[in-house]
Amino acid sequence: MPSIGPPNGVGGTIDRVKIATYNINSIRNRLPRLLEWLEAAQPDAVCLQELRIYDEEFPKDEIESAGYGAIWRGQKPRYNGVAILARDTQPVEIRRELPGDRGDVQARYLEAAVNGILIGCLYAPNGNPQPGPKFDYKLAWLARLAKHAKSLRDSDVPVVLAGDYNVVPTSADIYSTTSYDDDALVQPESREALAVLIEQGWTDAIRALHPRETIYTFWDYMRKRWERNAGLRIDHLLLNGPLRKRLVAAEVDRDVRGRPGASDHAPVWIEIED
DNA sequence: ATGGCATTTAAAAAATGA
Repeated sequence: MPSIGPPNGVGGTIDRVKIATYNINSIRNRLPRLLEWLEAAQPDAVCLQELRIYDEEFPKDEIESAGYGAIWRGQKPRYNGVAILARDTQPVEIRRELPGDRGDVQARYLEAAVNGILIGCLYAPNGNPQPGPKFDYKLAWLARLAKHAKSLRDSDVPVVLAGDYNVVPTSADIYSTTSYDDDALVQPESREALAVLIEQGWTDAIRALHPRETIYTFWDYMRKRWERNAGLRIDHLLLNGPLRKRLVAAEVDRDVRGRPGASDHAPVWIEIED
């Protein structure tokens, strides 16, 4: 089994692989920040969401110069958009859309193999306002994801489904507030849709290694929610059994959210060992 | 119930996001 990333030095060091997910909220505005973070964090694979570009606008050359191969899917107009980056290699694309709705033109799913790991990169619909057609679309999309996930779970290959699920799993995953009571992100139907997925046999990587810690991945730009640490945990990495066995770390790069001109999300990552 | 903020679209105010 080949390892990805740089050599590990001498003397029986175990290969570690780092996989991250990051809702970047416009790759055009955020490219310098992204490149800084790639350089500092050195992830082996990255799932990006909310590129907010046309297909032909992806900054392929800059990403390549940073040492990453990439596949991506943009959209016209510039909403949504997802990409998978892989250090020192080219992701092998498996699919560009979530099965189950041929009429769905939104760029919200990409799937690729990177050095023996199957990576699903997803950007679930926000679903606001609820109730309404956008919330219906969100629930239908998550149901399609669950159906597809079931087929992936049953493979012997290590699989990670990483991205912005736009679901706060429990009340422990949001600051103390009533502001989000009517929000699609915390509704019982949204939480149930995520729970269905987990119950299939997927592991929420952050919660597996930090069962009781307060951990957020998103802080709204408004009302000084970053400064107040009024956050939500909505970006998740779900692991199937073969990958769960190899999980050794799961963290949020919180500092990235505090930088000037940052996305409202922070990167989330896992490390796995052979 | 509204607005607070960032971004895109499009040329002022509206849509989208979470």
